[in-house]
Amino acid sequence: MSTEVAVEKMDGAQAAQELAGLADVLARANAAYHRDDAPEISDAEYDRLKRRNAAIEERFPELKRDDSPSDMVGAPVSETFTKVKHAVAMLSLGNAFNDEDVAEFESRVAKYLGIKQGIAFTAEPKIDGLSLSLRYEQGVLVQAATRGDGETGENVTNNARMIDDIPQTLTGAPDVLEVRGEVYMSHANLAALNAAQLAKAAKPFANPRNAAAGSLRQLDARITKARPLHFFAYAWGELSEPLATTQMGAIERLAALGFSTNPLTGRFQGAKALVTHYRKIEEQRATLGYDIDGVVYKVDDLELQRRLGVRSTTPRWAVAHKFPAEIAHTWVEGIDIQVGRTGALSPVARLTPVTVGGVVVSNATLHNEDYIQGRDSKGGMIREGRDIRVGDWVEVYRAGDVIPKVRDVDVSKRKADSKPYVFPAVCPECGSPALREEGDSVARCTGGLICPAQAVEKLKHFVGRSAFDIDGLGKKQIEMFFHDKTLPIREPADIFTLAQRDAQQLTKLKNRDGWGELSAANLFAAIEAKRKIPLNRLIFALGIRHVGDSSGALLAGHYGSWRALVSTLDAAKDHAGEAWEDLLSIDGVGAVMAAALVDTFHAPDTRAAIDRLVAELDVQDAIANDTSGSPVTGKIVVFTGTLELMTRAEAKGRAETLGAKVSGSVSKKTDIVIAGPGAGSKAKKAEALGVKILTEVEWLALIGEAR
DNA sequence: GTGCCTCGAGTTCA
DNA sequence: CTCGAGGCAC
Repeated sequence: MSTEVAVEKMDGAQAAQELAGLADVLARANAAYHRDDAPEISDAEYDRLKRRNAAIEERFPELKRDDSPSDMVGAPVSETFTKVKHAVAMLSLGNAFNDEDVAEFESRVAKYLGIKQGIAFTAEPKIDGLSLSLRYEQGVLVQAATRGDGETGENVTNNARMIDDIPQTLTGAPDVLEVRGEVYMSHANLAALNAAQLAKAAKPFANPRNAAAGSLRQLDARITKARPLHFFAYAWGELSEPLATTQMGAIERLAALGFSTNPLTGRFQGAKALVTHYRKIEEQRATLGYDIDGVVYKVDDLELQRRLGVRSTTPRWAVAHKFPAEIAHTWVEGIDIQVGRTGALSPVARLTPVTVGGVVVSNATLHNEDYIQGRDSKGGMIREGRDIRVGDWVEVYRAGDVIPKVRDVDVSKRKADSKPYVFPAVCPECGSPALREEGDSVARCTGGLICPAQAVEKLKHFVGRSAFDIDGLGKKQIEMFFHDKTLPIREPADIFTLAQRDAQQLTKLKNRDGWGELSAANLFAAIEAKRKIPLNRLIFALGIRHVGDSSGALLAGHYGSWRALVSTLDAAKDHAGEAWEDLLSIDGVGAVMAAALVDTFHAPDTRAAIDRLVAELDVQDAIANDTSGSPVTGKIVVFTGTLELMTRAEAKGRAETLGAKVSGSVSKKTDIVIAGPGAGSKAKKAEALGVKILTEVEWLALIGEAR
């Protein structure tokens, strides 16, 4: 952010100069946004610059340029897409990489359901595009949303209306119908689009998926219209009535309603038949005319799908059998060591840039010492027994088509004087010894906060999105302030004394290069706004090993206040006693996490830094759930057998929010046992002890969730 | 003791 | 996204 002169105080020369600069910046940002689908600046910044441009033009109308950003067509108009929360989450799929994984998938399903082999599955090509959820109410398309993170996506309704394959109205559809599928661009259409791009001297799209994503996420729907996109329907979200009783039946119903469905979708018995179909699709891959990256298998019977249920992000009843990843070959130019927040030393290969699957890759993680030496604990996707050296010619691929990895080394191209890479015994950043503990897969710097790399990474974590999330204080600024001589941020507490310290300086932040009155004031205000911090965020922000986002929430929920948490950790000093047991009693907290917490609070330097920080803050207690009205408050309940209407995690979560304590074993303290089919010894024991036993349905009725 | 499942930590590129 | 590993159910 440059030092900005208030518009009212500008002279003509300044105005003309700034207008030129703005025209340039905004034009480039616009091009990046539209052509590459890769914004260079944030939308907020874009809007701000555009408003400033307009303000200057208003005061100096005669200076308005011919290429004024105000007149740009198709510029992202204020705001981005609105967010849409999916009524039913859009899940991702588990992966299978070989025939064996597919066989395992089948036996997992069979075992879970308690039935023999011979389950029917559907198989269909996995289109390489982007997922879209279309909501129809009374047969009318009312909303289209991208997948986003699965929970919340972006509203792209206007753009989706431009796609011919997507019907605007349906006849004979359920009142509420969410159709899910994939938007993609055919090879032919991509070629035509790229020819047009080149004619305009614009950058061509690297692959159909980028082109489809870029075309759909246009704020100007007219651009989407000009880009020929297609849509295959293959799934659904919220429904007011079932589409069919089988996956295949549902697909046929969607086709009957007017959606395109993939012609290579079929129904098969057992893993062997699935793999045969996979090979058939693989043979046709090059001639399909659109990109696919595998084949998706789904349990055909929808009743079985429901029984199998979902894990946190993937269903148990489906899997994606991926085609082998695209590979490329390149040189290892060097191996660098990065030091993470927990002190972990991770080696990174610096590669001669090479294109893998449409993306230029120049770095690849090497994980740890074992990986470099050709020892991989799991085997899996890695060559055996071949070490990686600087100067080696290697095979790289992108795991999950995203993360670059080194898979193999061509030893024959190795020079005679090549030497094995020696993993450092000391931290390259601070010189402290690097130790690898028994059973740990990585070596860690022992320098703690003495190590500048660890200190700065911890600070970056502290201001991260799930932690303090301070506007205008990101990784770059942290890096800058960490090394700053006059106004340093060396530990979290320093952030909250920044404004005060700045006021005492002769050269204030606002007078520095790259800063202005406004930007400095904004930063201080953003920091001030986060003094008030929810307990769970504070716990997470401390960056204690093994304590992440969800554990932070867990601890906050259990202890309620900072004071209660600290007194427990203080009392649990010896890893024993009542306080220690209390920590372990929390579901999800084990000895490892408890020890990490207690030890962090008893390390004198760390504790002092934490106390300095908390003295600056206004910590918000966790809001305890009001469970007084719940019929099961304080009751100890046990779930046993197969739950058919909800997952175990869901059942547990619901019970806990209603104030019940979920236990794993039945004792005379148990109040209720909820027994599903297949319940064995626990139900018997409950009976013997005279504990109340409910079916799943009765339980749901009790907590007022009858379905 | 084994086998899920979830979480934490580290990672790339646009 | 992937891996390892902690935590828990069986």
